[in-house]
Amino acid sequence: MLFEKVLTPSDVGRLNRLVIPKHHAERNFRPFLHPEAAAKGVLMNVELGKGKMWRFRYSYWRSSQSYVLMRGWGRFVKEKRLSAGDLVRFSRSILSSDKQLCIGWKKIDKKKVIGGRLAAPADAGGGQVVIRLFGVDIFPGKKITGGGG
Amino acid sequence: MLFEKVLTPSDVGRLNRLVIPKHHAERNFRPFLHPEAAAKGVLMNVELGKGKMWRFRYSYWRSSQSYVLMRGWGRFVKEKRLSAGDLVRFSRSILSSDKQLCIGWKKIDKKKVIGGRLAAPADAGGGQVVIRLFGVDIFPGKKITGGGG
DNA sequence: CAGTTGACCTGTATT
DNA sequence: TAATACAGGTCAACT
Repeated sequence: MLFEKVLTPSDVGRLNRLVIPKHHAERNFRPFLHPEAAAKGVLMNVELGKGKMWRFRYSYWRSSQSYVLMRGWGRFVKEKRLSAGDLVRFSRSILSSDKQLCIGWKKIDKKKVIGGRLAAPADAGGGQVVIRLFGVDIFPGKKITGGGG
Repeated sequence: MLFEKVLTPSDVGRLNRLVIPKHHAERNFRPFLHPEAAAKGVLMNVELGKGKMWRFRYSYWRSSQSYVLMRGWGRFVKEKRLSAGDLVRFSRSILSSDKQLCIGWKKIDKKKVIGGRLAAPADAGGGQVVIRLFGVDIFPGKKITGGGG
């Protein structure tokens, strides 16, 4: 497991984007925003067991200093019926030798949340798919010096 | 003096933007939205007597066909404690040889407004600062063709 | 042309 | 108290 996030209303709303907490992004997703990686794309595969591919555009917003998943995220939220309070978890696949990046989701039954804590393990559905991130920006403070890379 | 505007509730509210009346914008601010000017920035200086720089993003909204000051405006309103009915005035500095663009503000004491007219000259504070506008859009109907000018 | 996407912005909570 | 993170927002280009 790399990290997980409790989805905010904005993460599942009409903005169609997921904010990746900065420290998690910089610890775990650093390679995906290197210029070279951004140009090629990084990881690609299909949904485990179902054959559906998921791709997300991963980007950095200079103005708000934040990392986000954009394109593809809204469709994911819709298909998985995610809502505020649900969980997403990023991890490396243990099933494949190349440790593909995965995203897992878990519906949280809000009726079971008591005093900010879950009264029972979430069991309202969930799953995990291998994903592809492709970056389109570089890390802040780094200059694009031209071609090379 | 170029022109002045009585601030509306929207100009000082949460929208953080000042609508520049179109005829004033096109008469006085035309250069700031030329592509060339937009790339370089146009005017820059510091607040007279205090050393603080003010910059505003100047833009044209196609959807509403209006010219607006955006980024920076909210902070200006807050710092100067402007409210609806107060005045802002745009002018060219007479103190500098390069005729820098200035914005002045004047608090209007609403208690002195009688029947829509001021009962006395505004005296509740005010001032003037040199500002920088930088455009990020071009005039409607003009295409950016690349380099040129 | 309406919905989606991309890029930009800001107030507020937190540090 | 100054700086930062980010939830929530905007407009515009693209589809």
